[in-house]
Amino acid sequence: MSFKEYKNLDYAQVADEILKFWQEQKVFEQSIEIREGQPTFTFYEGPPSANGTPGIHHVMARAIKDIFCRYQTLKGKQVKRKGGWDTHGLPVELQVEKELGITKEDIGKKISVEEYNKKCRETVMKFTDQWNDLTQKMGYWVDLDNPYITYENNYIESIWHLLKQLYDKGLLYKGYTIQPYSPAAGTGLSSHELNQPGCYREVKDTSLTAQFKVKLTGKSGYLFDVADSDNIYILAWTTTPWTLPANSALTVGKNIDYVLVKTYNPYTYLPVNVVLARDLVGKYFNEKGKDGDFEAYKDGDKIIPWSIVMNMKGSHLEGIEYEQLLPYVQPEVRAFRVICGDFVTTEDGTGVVHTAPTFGADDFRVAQQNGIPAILVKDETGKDVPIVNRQGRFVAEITDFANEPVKEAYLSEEEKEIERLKQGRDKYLSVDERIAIKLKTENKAFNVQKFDHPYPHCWRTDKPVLYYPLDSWFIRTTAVKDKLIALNNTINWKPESTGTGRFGNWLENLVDWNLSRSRYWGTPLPIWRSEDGEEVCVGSLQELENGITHALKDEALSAEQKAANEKFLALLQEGKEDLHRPFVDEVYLVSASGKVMTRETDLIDVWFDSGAMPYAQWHYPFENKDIYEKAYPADFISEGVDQTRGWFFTLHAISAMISDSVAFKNVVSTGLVLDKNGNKMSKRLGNAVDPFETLKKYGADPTRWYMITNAQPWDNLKFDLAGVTEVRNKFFGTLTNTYNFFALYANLDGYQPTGKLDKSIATELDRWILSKLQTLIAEVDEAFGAYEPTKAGRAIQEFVSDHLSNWYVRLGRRRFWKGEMTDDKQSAYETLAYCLKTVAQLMSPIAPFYGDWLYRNISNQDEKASVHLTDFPKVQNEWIDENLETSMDLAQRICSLIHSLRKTNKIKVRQPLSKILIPVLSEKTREQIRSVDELIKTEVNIKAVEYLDDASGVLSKKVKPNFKALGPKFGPRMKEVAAMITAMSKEDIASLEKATQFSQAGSDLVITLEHVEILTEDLPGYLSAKDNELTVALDITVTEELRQEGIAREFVNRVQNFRKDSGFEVTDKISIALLDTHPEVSASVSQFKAYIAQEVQAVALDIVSELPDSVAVEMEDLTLQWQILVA
RNA sequence: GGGCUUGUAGCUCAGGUGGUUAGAGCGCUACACUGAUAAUGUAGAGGUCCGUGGUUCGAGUCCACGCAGGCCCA
Repeated sequence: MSFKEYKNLDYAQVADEILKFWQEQKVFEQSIEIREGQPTFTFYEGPPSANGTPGIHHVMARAIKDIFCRYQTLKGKQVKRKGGWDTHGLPVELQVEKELGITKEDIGKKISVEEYNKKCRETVMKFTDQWNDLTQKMGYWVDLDNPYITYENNYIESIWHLLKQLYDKGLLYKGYTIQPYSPAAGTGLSSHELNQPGCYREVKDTSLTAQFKVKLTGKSGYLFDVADSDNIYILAWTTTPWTLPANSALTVGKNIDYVLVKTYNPYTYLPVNVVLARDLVGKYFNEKGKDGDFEAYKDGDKIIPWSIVMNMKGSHLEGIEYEQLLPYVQPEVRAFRVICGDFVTTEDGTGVVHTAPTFGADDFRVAQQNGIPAILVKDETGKDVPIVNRQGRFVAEITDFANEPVKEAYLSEEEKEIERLKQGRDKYLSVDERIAIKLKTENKAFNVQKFDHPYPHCWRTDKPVLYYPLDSWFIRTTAVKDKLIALNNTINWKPESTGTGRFGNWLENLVDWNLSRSRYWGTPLPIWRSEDGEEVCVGSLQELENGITHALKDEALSAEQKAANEKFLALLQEGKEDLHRPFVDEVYLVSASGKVMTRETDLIDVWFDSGAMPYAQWHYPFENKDIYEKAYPADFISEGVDQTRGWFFTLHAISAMISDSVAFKNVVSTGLVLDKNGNKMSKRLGNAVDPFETLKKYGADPTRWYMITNAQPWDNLKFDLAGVTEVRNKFFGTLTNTYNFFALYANLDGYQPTGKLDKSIATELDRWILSKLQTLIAEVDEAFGAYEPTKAGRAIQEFVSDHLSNWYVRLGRRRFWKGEMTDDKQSAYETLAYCLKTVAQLMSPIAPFYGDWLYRNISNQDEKASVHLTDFPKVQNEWIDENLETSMDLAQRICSLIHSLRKTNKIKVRQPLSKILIPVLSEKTREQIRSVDELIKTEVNIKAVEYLDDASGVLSKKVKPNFKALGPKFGPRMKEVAAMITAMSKEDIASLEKATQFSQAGSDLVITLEHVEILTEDLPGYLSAKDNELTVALDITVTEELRQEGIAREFVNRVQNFRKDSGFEVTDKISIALLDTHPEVSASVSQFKAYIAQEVQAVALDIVSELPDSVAVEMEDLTLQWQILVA
């Protein structure tokens, strides 16, 4: 067998070929089969939604997942990876609505729920082909043949089972809260949804400080006394004036200091007395008007006089009643009074919170606690509803603004124009603006201004959300908070801070999980309820069937209901039922007391779908109990850090509540992939990198390698294609060259590596690189094991380019091309082949195609067909030789110094020099250098290395303080000690070396050898260079003999160039005829004839006096004439 | 506003437990080398280690307060 040689390797093509090989040989399947019976390593795939196209960041995210699964496979574990698809949820619905050109309102009218859901089912898998394609092309191994799909009945049934368990544990309940609600999308929004990036946006709203007129009662009498006036107002600030008609209370802080201020209203110029927090007086009143002349005030004066007439605590205001600000709707119970709440601050506003129980979560809570009613109206069915309907418009009772949207953003430009015409103004004025105008004229507004603040927007419709009262089902996660925290402490988070900080803090501030979604395409909540609150939670299809059968026997059902039940039952028994809406809504159950129960129409949060995957992916507990048990919990998961409160949380929460366990033991949260300038990639901005193009142009391996080695997975990655090119050229190019070099000579020699290393024939260089390789194996193993792929990749990269290619191969080149097969040559082949194969294994988790390609090129038929079926290399301690590594490090540094000296003296490396001198202060150092001095001599073209020690008498020494050692002993006297050491004379140093300690006469400071570093100074009379403790001196005398040899080397160089330029094969023998034109050259060529002939593979080398067909060639400043022919 | 995170050369990034002279690769400049050549070597230019205080004999590293970017949450 010969080794394939490659020119201009195309890494995308390598990937294509290897992919084909994997598919033909079913390598992925084999990699799992061969580990049958071995310990499992469980990985959970966070399901992507296939209704969008994959981006370059998915390559990153999936490379991380792939790396550790491949690594664990190499380590002997069985790693099954079931793929999955997230199929439910609002994004799918909105996409369908966009495609069909409908809104939520049209569902059930223009299109039936059945048709709509059918469309969702199709749409959600629209881009699966693209996803599958990307998966293959990037080399991500995951089982796509049997993925879990969240809309399938089996999946839903498992979810129902989980919900039933929660229900039975009392963790599932129906509540009523103020929630973010998107009138545009027609749905409540979960905290997950509201916290999508970009949802909070700076908007300019009309902010209004309203004057609430205080009624004279026993509680408020003191204010009227002090002010000696009837015009007492409480100031309250709001950024949502449209909620003022729903005001039913004012909330103050019990311990906050308030003041009563006498002044004039800036709009009506009427005298008023207003209450606000003392800390905020400065925001409303100009210092210049303080205690000003009230008598002199004229309407419209810029400086309005004011003065504080009284101080009081918030608790003194409690119970004070006021007149309703906008009396459109009267409450049934007494309202409009001051209450106390703990959420009030004096950060902005007036320190008094306008409280509208229907439109604020805090408002709702505090109003309930204080028995304050909400402002409600009756709808057509007689049910109490808020004064704003679900479309975000005022109800008819708000006469001035009936049917107008409370937010301007809900109107299209056309609608706005129509409204403008109705208003008869130049410009459309929003509800907020007109309320402000109305209040100003009615002496009910104290301050109106535009206010910039962040306000939440619906993440899909881009419209502002409202806080709105909605029925909801909740999971009582707060009840298991302690357990969630305790379990989290056992999880290995990468990076740690995400677990302790971001996730940990989230758990500390946990609220109940709002499970309800009022939509159509999702997992239906399996709860049936009668009008008087009897309910049942269905935990399986069997229970549903039993329920239906039971109901059919009962008289409570109408004929239609029975017919619907029978229809569903028939399908159920055939296994053809659909558990989605509208079908499941057509099931009617009967309660214990004989009442009809209908399904609660809510769907559940899609995050529950994905968090349920440890169970539902296996249709647990209805099937696959054994598989589930083996695959729970996960050893490893990885997703973007933005999933912290998404999938990471839902997995964790469900697992803790159901199984009292963590769902995952190790988790890598990955950062964002940004463009090369650090901006977010977006299709809209056109800075998104197309993953398919990138993989095609650069290949999967360089792309993956770049992503992994450029930044830690959890740091954001600035993705720059130039970086991929660099990785491709620098790392993959070098490695391929190294392989090609091996292949070239191994083929010439017909050498087949045995795969066995033999210490008895290994040279220093071989033992050195093998020692380095062992260190690398240990390092890479540890890094992968610790979920640190970046460290692993960087270590491999350094080994390949710095050690293997740039030192081992460069210094060892001649061993491969010189002469016959010898032990030395054999050792060189074995060593290089071994290194390449090991590198192929180590790199294969990150670069799976190339790793396999390299492995397959260098391994023989007896071995495993794919690198992914091999076992991870084991560290062979007997090959580790730290002493040798130190020696080689010295050799490398010495060579650098000599190169540097040659350079400054303009002496080419081709010119041999007689010797270098190296001062050594210890026998150990001398030995370390001596063991590699042959290499040094060859590398820098020097005849001899001489060592200078103390005995030579020419060394002059210098001493340097070692601060790290001095610190603990001398601390504050450091400067003194350092000065003393720097001032030490030659004799002092000798004395210190002899006695191992030293102190200056008259000083109490005693230092020892450990406290200093002793270095050698430059050698007098030589050219020398230094690198830390290392000094090298070069003898630059060029003797006549050295000069001759230099010429011979120059000559060899020109012949080699000529061979190459003429396109001769490496194996071609040549004959050379040189015209005798320059006596010096001729003499040199004659003298070194044997050497030259060997180097250039010449069978004849003659100096002739006549040469008719000669060619001219430049050598230094001479022109030679020669003829070179293939012999 | 809160939590987490990042800030080191033109760019991308390293810099255990504090040690006085802060590194690598790319890019740039110059010179060399050339049977591995989309390479390679040497030298050079390029740094207020985000800022300000503090702790310390000594701070890129520790502490406090800021500034700027990112993510998440209000």
